[in-house]
Amino acid sequence: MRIDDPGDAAVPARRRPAPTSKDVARVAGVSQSTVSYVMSGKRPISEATRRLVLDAIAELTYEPHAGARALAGHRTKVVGLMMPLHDAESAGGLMEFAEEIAIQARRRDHDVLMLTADEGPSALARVQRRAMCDAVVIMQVITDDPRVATAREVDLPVILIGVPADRDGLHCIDVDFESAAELLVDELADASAREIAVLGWAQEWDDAGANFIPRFRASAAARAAARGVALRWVGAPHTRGGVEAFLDAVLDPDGGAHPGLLTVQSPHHVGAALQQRGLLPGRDLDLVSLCTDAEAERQPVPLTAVSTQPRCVSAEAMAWLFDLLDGDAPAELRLVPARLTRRASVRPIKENRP
Amino acid sequence: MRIDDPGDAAVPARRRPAPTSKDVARVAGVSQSTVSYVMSGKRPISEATRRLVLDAIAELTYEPHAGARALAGHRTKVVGLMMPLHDAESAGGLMEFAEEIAIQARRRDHDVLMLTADEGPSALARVQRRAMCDAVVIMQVITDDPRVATAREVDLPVILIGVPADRDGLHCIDVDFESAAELLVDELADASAREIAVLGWAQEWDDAGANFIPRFRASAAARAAARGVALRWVGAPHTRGGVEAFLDAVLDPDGGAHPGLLTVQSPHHVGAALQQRGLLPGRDLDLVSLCTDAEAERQPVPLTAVSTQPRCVSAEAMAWLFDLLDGDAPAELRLVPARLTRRASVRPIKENRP
DNA sequence: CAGGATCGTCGATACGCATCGACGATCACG
DNA sequence: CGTGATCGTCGATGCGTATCGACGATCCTG
Repeated sequence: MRIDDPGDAAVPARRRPAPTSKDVARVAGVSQSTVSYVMSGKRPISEATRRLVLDAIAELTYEPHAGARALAGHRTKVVGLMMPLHDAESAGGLMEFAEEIAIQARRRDHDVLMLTADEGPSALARVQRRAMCDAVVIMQVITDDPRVATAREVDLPVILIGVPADRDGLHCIDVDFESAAELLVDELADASAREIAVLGWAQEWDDAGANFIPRFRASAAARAAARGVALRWVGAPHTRGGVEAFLDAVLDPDGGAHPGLLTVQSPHHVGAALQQRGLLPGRDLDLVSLCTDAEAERQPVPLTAVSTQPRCVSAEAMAWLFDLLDGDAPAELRLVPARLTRRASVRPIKENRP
Repeated sequence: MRIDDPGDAAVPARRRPAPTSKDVARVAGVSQSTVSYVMSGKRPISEATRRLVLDAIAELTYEPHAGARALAGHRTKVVGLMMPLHDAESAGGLMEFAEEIAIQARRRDHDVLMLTADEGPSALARVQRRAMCDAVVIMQVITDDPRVATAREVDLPVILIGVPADRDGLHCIDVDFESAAELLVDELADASAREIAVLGWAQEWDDAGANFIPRFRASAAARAAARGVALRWVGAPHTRGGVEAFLDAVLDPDGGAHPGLLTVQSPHHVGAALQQRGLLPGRDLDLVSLCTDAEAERQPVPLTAVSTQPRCVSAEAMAWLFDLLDGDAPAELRLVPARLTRRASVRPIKENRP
């Protein structure tokens, strides 16, 4: 295993110190402060000088030292992202979410510092005192989230994904689960369902304090009532067994008129279990789901589904964050609309559809 | 929406500047440099003085300014993590992987900067020139990875997860897919299988350059030959349809002696498809899988499986990284052993088992 | 008890950038 | 042609920490 081979000619550029703004100034024949003003645009610079400096920057492939910039300029160009605790069920959406956060940050020449939820509220205090971030995004905030109190104390712009009990003075954003529920109930009601059976979230989620569950549930119930449809909510675990029990409980044993089915997670288990019973969504009954578009299209029968659009939430959260960073933005609750996409799992009804 | 309410008494601690090491020095009655030496331990300090300083630090809840430390000390206490492109299939393992990286970093008082693969090799050059990281971990490196050339040029310790074509002078770590294949083939052979059918990775993965596939495949073939077992490799997409086609092709239509089944992804599709045919792993045939432990246990019949142990790979990678940071560590390829866990999906055979 | 060695602490400096005040040059206008 | 005003650039300073050389105090040795 050969390392540090002195005869290796393939190591030309190593150990060469990175160029500084002073180097750029020397090459361009201007002062260091002029280089700084060219980069920040905070003072007028003549076109000729600007060109000289930009050429020098390109020639040296200069990039400002992040630490020096943070020290002198009081900003880091880094956004903290507090990830949720690992959870296999929702992993897909979370990755997409985080990736979009990073993409949006890079679009504005910022970076993302990854914070873990298990470090807890102290992570916020730490990154503030050490001046590591200009702002923080906290994912998957629950009703009684211990991180919220710290978020309020900390002298950093914070965006919360999710809705805590007391959101006074906080910037919260979430999917509009109320309208998502309405869209799903309407879709089944429009398909002439007189009864809707919902495979809700597992009890653990509810217990954990994920308040989008009661929001979704209340909205679905209200909409169903308004449409004159009976709604039956079953909170089963999203395992194969839980799904089987759900279907046993709600399907018509005579094979007659099945209720419209609405599942909020792992639709593939529902699809597989139905298939095993010889039932095909879109042919024998109606099935709608709350899931990502990718998930809906991965099913044997592509699902009519409402997507929570994780990338939209991320993008909106980051847009808001940068508004906060330059100037003020109101502390409020923003709900990102959910979007229904019709696919093949609901039987087409001509009437009632524009 | 009320913000910046001047009458709000709940904003006492805001806009108070963070304490500096000079503040600590004043409170402790020593000089600033003494504070620094207490924190770094790079010079002997008397127990009495150390106590004074530590008390002052605690009293002020002082934390060093990251930018200033980076500027003066030439290290950032930040590790870059280049995440793979979003991929729904493997999302579960990836989140666990990244989380463990963060945990290991925090254990050593470091943080993790999230870099995205779609920014590509330039991200490496950027974080180096800006001095944002002390080292970088690159996930999911493939055979002809464009990031590898940059990784070699860059003057930063780099750990690659995965094996590129030319790994001369590089620090690479990966799961030992060779021994994983052997464990799985052995398990089926020990259960008296005379024939093994493998549901391999989808073609796209192979095309993308994931070289663990040929490594796994060659090793499985060699072991099967050594054990006198016929091996049939089928590279089907891991959709429900792909799995059905796989089973149609390899199962004995007469319902007689089925081959031993080995799947390397999404075992739940295989389990569901088998169940639909009235076949139960561990009763009617033998099924083993390469997947995470969580996935294996989530199946209706808990699967005998080899786990790629993402947390072990992360932990080992980070241990190596910190060895690299203080002192040298050899540039080599490290393979993390895979671990077989016997569950219920293989029919027990007394003979040949210790 | 004198001598040097060791221990513990301090003051000064440098790190690379942003920002402020100052100042020469250019221009418009009377 | 003189006088402000504006424009463009420069020099100097400070951000908070790590580190180096220096130096008084203490210890051990002969």
